Amino acid sequence: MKKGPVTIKDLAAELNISPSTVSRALANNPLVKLSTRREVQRLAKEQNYQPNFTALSLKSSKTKTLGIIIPDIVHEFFGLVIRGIEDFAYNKGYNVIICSTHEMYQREVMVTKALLNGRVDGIMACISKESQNYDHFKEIVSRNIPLVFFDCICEEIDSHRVIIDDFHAGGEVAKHLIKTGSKKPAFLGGPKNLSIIKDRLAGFKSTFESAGIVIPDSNVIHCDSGNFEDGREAARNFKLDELDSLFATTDMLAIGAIKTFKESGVRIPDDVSVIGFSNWSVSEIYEPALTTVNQPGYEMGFKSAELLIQQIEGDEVKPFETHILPTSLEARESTGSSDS
Amino acid sequence: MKKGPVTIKDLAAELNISPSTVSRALANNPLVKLSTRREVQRLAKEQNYQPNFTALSLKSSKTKTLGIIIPDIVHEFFGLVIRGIEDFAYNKGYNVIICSTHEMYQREVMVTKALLNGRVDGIMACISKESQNYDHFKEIVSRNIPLVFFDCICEEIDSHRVIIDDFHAGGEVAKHLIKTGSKKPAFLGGPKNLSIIKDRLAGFKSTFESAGIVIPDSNVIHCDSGNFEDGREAARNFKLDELDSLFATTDMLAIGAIKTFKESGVRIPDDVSVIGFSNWSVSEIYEPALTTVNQPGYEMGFKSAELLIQQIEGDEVKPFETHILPTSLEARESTGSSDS
DNA sequence: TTGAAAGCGATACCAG
DNA sequence: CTGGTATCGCTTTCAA
Repeated sequence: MKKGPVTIKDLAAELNISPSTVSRALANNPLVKLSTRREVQRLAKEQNYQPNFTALSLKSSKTKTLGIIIPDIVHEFFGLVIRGIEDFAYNKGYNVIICSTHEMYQREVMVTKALLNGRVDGIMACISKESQNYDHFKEIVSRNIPLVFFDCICEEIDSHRVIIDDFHAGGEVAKHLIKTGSKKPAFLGGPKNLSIIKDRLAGFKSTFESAGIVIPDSNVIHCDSGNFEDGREAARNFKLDELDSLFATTDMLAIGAIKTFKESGVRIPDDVSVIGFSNWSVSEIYEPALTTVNQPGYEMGFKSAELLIQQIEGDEVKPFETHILPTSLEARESTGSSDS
Repeated sequence: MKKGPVTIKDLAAELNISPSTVSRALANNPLVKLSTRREVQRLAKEQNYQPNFTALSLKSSKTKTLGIIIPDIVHEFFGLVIRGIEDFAYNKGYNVIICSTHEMYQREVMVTKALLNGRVDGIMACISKESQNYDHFKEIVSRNIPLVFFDCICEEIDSHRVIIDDFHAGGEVAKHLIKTGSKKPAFLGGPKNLSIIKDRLAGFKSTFESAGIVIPDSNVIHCDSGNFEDGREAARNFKLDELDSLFATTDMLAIGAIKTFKESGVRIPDDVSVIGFSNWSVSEIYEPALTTVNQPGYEMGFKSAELLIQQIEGDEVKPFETHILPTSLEARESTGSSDS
């Protein structure tokens, strides 16, 4: 009695033929006599033979596995990204290893190193808030492992990129607020150094400026994170008579700010209009329903996986591509425009 | 010039010694002369040598990878479970492959089969709503691949299990409602066939019965899923004068129901007290803040990973263990008891 | 203290 | 049509 899973050798021994023939028969190679083929296939099914994945990988130097480096799994947007990646990858026969960085640089370096030992055929990454040094990502490139950045990309590294146009999205937010009559806009954002935040702010400001409205620095506040509590705290620092609208760079920041505003007797949207970002499900459920920018997480993941697998499997070297996905504004009650 | 990553052979050739010695030197084996060891290690670092993961796996028949079969990634509870699993697994040097079933039986079977080829050392699974047949899971067991179920377990299969006591949790909910004066309780749950739903209902009913209150069937409604829209729809089927409290088996169902109630002029908690389940972050943010049952997702994942890795690495066979994690009721505004 | 060789499971080339 | 053999990268006896 042999232990462990049944191998090609086992089948060969059972049928008194060579492993080579078994291998060919399983591949349905027409060189093998039909009767032998059938016999082998029958036995394989009967014995529940499964080709050993590791052996195949070693032979082919392909693991059919992709790595995802992502700040946080418990995050609706990233969850959607992963779902998009999975859907595309699965279809192409790839598995996916997810590595969360918890927005920590140290952890990002660790997981990146851990993925560098040939366990994956390619990597998709969204850099963490904390990261300022990108040597670990450069090492991925120098090892010729295909790499695609999505959402928070690394400017210094030449690679495929899948992003949204944050500058443009910020501008769309501004346009909507201008349309609904805002004269004293304010901005509440995540970390100052993040390019996605900088771009949203820049687009927001510049569109207001085109309309003759300059946003004073006192109406621009940044916080470390982008969660509810941060929004609640930070909103206390606005002078309530100096703003009539607020653009927050996450839905949770927006809702936190609304909470604070409500506590001070400010009515939403009558006194202050509020717009969030990402269109999390909570924004639809919250009261007032939150106007927000729809950020296509699923599509972002799907496209990233497509570009990555194309780069892995492609013969010729294609030039790197920056794929910009469209965003759209979801007008709801918090800007008094649920009907527009 | 050689292509591809540097191997032990490359190092050996470079130093004019044998691959065996290099291998030993890298393992810091004291049999190797110290100077050689140092020399090898220096060169390895210089050339950025990384042991080939696949080769190691093939040799050791260990992939140091765990599989997770989970209904949905974009789900706060499951996100927390995964985070718990990752944290424990990472510490023990394991990676994690996540397979989402999207609550579909077909997909569950697919991903399970895909994990059966020796790609993972063990599997953790939460069965999907749809599954009634468990042959695919039985195959995991019959192949001697360690398997741990969490949250939604399979009764038919003997294995480690990590769950909460749903019956008890349902009872605690009832106790809280009794304390706050409910005489006409109602129940809104996910699919009838799910044991976690059945148990919550049973505990809920039985505790009310002990208090002399029998819940009429007309006050028990099940829906297919557990999301906001379902809650909103289903709540329309309650007769508003026949209930003064509602226990919903997810926070989203609860909030959907509250929405419907509000639209009919029902005041929460004055006319109807509402309790959800899971303690998602939205329950704290929503107005009124939702009373709910805290479901320890992180701990569940952490413990599952611990049991699984213990089973993988353990020499002696340990008896299977059912680990029951404690839940706790978070009293908030929706039962008029944010202070208790 | 080091090297040669076998073997993990599967594939593919070269003979026959 | 089928079998033997080398190979993927690494570890680990066994010999020297």
